Parts: sequence; structure tokens; C-alpha cells
Amino acid sequence: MQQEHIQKEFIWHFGEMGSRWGINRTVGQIYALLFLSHKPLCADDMCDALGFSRSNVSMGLKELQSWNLVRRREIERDRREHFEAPEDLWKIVRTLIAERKKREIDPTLSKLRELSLEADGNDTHANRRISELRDLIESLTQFYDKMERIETERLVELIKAGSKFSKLISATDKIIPLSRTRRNRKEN
Amino acid sequence: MQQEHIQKEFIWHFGEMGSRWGINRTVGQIYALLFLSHKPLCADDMCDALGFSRSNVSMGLKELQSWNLVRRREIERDRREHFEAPEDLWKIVRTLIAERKKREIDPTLSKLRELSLEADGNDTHANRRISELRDLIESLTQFYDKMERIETERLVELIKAGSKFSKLISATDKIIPLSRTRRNRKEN
DNA sequence: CAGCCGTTTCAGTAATTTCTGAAAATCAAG
DNA sequence: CTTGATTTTCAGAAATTACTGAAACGGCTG
Repeated sequence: MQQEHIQKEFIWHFGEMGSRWGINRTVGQIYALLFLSHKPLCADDMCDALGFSRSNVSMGLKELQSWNLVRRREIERDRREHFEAPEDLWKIVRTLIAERKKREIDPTLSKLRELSLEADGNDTHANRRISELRDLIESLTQFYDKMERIETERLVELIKAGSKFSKLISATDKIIPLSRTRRNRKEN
Repeated sequence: MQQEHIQKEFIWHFGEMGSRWGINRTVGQIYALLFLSHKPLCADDMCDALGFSRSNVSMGLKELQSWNLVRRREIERDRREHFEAPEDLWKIVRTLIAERKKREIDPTLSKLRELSLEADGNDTHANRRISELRDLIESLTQFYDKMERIETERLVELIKAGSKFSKLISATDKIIPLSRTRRNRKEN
């Protein structure tokens, strides 16, 4: 059936992409399944739907919880733990960004701070590169912290009204907006 | 020696983080080495410095080139190919974002478009979720394209002047949907 | 076009990561 | 405390990914 096929494809795709997103196939598929589901699922449901072992699902859920991507949800008259993916997609995006920053940026920033300290005084090319990189990441991090404080609705507004925004940036200075470049037709 | 230790740590850290960044240890270390180096290096230099096999380095460089993270650079009176990491860190960041988008977002957007088409009409929960997700990614992508067109200097200004920026967002309060900009009253 | 110098490919191996089943732990109810 | 239902842990198996050395390739230069 068509409908089933769509779900299968979606789940399969999340599995495939999982590795590029820094999680693994199993975790990707579990998340996809929860994401599409209209009701919370328990681990057994997921085993059935995906054909993984019980323990694999258990590990996957643990991982997803550590990313704050799924929530426990009590179901009455059922002792088993159930899980669901949050409704609000923009919230999910924020969570993802926060978690990736935590895993991919923060450890490097600490390391760079540490090395900058050690390098104290010694003005070599490598040390300059390192502190340049530290500065950059500090700036990005500070910027992120500011954005983090803004309510989701407002950020969404901003993103959706992108044109307004980029015009605004151009307006910061007297630069002439890029003209649409003529495209060269390329017959290959 | 202190200085050597710092470089070693930096390179080691990039190796460790590599897997979280979607590249592997070797590639991470090669990049780190190039990043710190004050002059372009050839593959043999890298083998010596990192203790990898020649072929491993060759693969690594290929990967880095596919990410646009290193550049070939001719060295006179030396037939061997040399490589360097671009100077401008902000450019590097932009490259990274562009490449990650290409690998992590674009394939999913295509898939979601495809599935949305297939789902045509059928108003199930799963289909709604899918098209909601597609919409979100379309918005983000469009926003990204706008940012992409702005010159680096300007974006850096913006990021560094984050406070100005977030004030501005709060000021947009009752934003008027799409189309014409209207003068912002900056009384906030 | 032969010889040299350097690069890339590739099949096999090594290392790492993921997945499983069995056993241990947890917990609610009697 | 005991039972039974559920979840977690973990050692080893399976799968995947990374690395190597040898051989093939490419392209100057005389």
C-alpha cells in the first residue's frame, strides 16, 4: 500500500542519513518511527515495526533521550514505558542545534582555551592560528547564546521573513546590493 | 618542548573530534596539520609528521579537497603537489556550513519533496508530519540562501555585534507578514 | 619513447562500531 | 518476601569503516 510505502521510505532514509548526522542507523530509524507516529510507542512496538532486537531498541532510546529528542509518556493501563517525539518542529530544530553544539563545538572550545593558555607569550604562527580560531569560536558561541534567548516564534518570523532581514543587513552600510547575475547558458 | 606539545595536542584533538564532525581521524589530523602550518606541505611531509601510510594521506587529501577545505599550491623547484588550508577563518566556516548542508540537509529535502508528492491528497497524520517537516526545511534553506549571498565581512560584523542584532529582533515585534519593509521604530 | 618521480587505486587486513541474546537488575502487586 | 512483567547491561558476534602495501598509473624531461 502507498501509505505504508511512504512511511517505510521515510524511516529508511532517516536510517541512512543517521550516520551523517552523528547518530547510527538504528537510532535514526527509531526516531523516524516516533516522529511519524500519532501515538506514543513502547519499545516492543518499535521492535516489531523495525525488526531490531529489544536491547538494540533500548540502547537507541537511551541515546535519543540523551539528545532530548524523545520524551517518556505514561499510558494508562499499560505498565510499559512509552515514548513520543515532541510536536513542535521548530523546538526540535533548536534542540538539535543545542545538542550538536554541545558535542561538536564545546569540547573544541575548551581545548583551544587550554592551548591558548599554555601558548602564553610564545608568538609562533601555530599559536596565532590557534588563538585566532579560539576567538572565532568564542564569537560564534556568544552569538548563539544571544539567539538562544529569543523565543522560538520570533526566530521563526525572522527566518520566514528572510528578505526583510537581508535587506536590513545591507542597509547597515552603503553597499549596493548584489545585482542578480546574468546566468550564462551552458550547453553541455 | 612546549611548542611541539601544543601542536601535538591540537592535531590529536582534531583527530578525536573528526568522527563527530563527519570525517575520520586521519582526515581530521591532516587538516589540523595543514591548518597550523606556516607553509604548504606535501604528502610526504604529512606522512612523516603523522605517521600514516602514503596512501592513507592521499585518500585524506582527496576527501579534504572534496570538502573544499584545502587548496593545491605550487611550490617552485619542487615537482610534488603541495597543499595548504585557506587563511581566512570565516571563509572556512562558511565552507564548512555549505558542505555540511549539502551532505546533511539537501538529500533529505529531496526525499521529503518526493514523499510529499507521493502522499498527494492522503491526509494521514504521517503525511502531515512529513509535509510539515518539508516546509520547515524549505524555509531554513531559503534563509540560508539569503545569508549565503551576503559578504563575509558583513556577516562577521553582524555576529560580533550580536547585542545590536537581538535588540533589533525584539523591536520587530508586530512584524508585518512578507513584502514591503517598513521603517523600524527603534525605540526599544 | 624510456626512465624517473610522484600519485592513485585497490584488494586484503586491521580496527572500530553496531547489534544480539542471555543474564542481571528493577519494579509493581500480591 | 515472592512473583512475574519489563528494562538494562554486557560480552561476544556481525557488520562496517579505516588503513596499508603493492602495483598500476600519469606526466615530465631528456
